[in-house]
Amino acid sequence: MVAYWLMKSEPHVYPWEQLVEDGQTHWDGVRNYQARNTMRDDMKIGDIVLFYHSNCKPPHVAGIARVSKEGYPDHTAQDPDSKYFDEKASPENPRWMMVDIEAIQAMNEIVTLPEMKENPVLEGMPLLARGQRLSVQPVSETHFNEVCKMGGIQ
DNA sequence: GCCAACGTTGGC
DNA sequence: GCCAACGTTGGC
Repeated sequence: MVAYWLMKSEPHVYPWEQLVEDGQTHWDGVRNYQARNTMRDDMKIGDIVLFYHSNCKPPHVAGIARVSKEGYPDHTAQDPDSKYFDEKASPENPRWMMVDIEAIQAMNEIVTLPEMKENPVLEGMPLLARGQRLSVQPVSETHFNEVCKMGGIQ
């Protein structure tokens, strides 16, 4: 059973293009418990990820990726030089977790937030809920397929 | 355990 | 740059 997820990244921090160039990356820096729990408990190898660019104009889904490594400690929490350093993290209690993802395919056309809001098929999608801020969140198969369709792939 | 103050997210 | 929504912190 493949599950679908959406992960947010600000393009000036880590853009989709960088993931394509890197092929694969570790998703460090998540410092929200709900998002951490999702990565630690729920995301499995082979699960599919919508890669979403937030904090840009317009916000949009840029491509799809795949989980290539399941939850493990986010080492940046234990690195005093990292901006994601957390003094409460330790080898015994890493506190923050991450997964690895690999790029699969870019959208033929980016799927923008305004477009998604207008699409009735996407009604109920967590991303579109008022005030939601989760950087890692679930996506239903129906919603995933519709976003791909809007992006001109699959 | 409550809740006010504060910090962050992220669309607009 | 603004600000609404939400999460976290910490005093009590």
